[in-house]
Amino acid sequence: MNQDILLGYDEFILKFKDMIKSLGLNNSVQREYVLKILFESDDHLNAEELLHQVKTTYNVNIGIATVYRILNLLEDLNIVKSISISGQDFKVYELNLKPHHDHMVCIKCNMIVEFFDAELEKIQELVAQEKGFKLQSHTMMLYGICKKCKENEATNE
Amino acid sequence: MNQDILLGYDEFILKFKDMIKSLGLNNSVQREYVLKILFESDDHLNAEELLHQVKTTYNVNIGIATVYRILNLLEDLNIVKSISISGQDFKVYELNLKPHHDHMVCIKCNMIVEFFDAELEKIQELVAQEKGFKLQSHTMMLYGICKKCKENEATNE
DNA sequence: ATATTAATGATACCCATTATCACTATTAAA
DNA sequence: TTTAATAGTGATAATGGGTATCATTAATAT
Repeated sequence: MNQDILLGYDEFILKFKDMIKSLGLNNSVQREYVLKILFESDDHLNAEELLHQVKTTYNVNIGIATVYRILNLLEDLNIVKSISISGQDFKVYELNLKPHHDHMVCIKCNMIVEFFDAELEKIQELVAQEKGFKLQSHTMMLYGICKKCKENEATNE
Repeated sequence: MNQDILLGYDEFILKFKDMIKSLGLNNSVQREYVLKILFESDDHLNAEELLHQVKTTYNVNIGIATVYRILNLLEDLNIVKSISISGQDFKVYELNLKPHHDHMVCIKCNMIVEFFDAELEKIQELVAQEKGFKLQSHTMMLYGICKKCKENEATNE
């Protein structure tokens, strides 16, 4: 369960329905359950994992094309963020509810850790200014070996 | 032409041939000309562009599979770096001769600017330590609008 | 020169994602 | 509530960057 989020799922989905309606779109059970899985998961899930979880957890009929359609819609609406991990040829997704953060990935076990550093953000802005750019976004991924995998390496030698 | 590089192409290719030989591999004209295009270009090229340039500039017979094979080999040997740009589903490549740097991309014209900031690197190391990671690499991409595109935007309104 | 084997070109294949299209579900209005 | 309009879906074909395969060619050591 997602502890960092103050909003409950019910409020969250009501807000989503309002937004959908105000855009002149229709809601659907598929959209609702994709959001529910994302809301209740702490992991970063890819499209196939989402498909599987919606099917098995909520017994909803859904196809992979719909999952991608929903994820693209949610990303356009700024409700979801996608993350590309070097060496993996698929994206993973997370709800865009938490404050901005970047990601660090263990190259052994693929565990993802989120982090934020204000100084880092400030410097990015300065670098952009220096080069005459109006900064709009960034992707920052740190790759390394996590504590657990370091320990495993040590004991296996 | 690549002004930042002290090494001339001839010395560079000799070093490459030595390395190839010491690994028990054979050299080939295809490898030599892929390297030559990369060496003489300031741009970040993708596989198709490299294929095209080798064919037209040096009249060398070469297939796309070979370009990918060569790029993967060069990346394994740390001679080439690949860069993934958000929203583009192909990689671009650059020779790994210059000191480490990151990339800023204009979301209008796709121009790539290289930058380096020592503070940024230091903070990454600190963040990794803090989370118990042994940092191994990172990707950092800044996205924004470059000076020229900002000006064009202004005049078109 | 020649044997060995690395490298290549053509192309089939892979796989994540997108496009298509007939069908279903949702909404607003009658 | 029906019904009309159309948004959304599921199945699946298509797309496209990149990889695997395999017969052929080229590079090296002897």
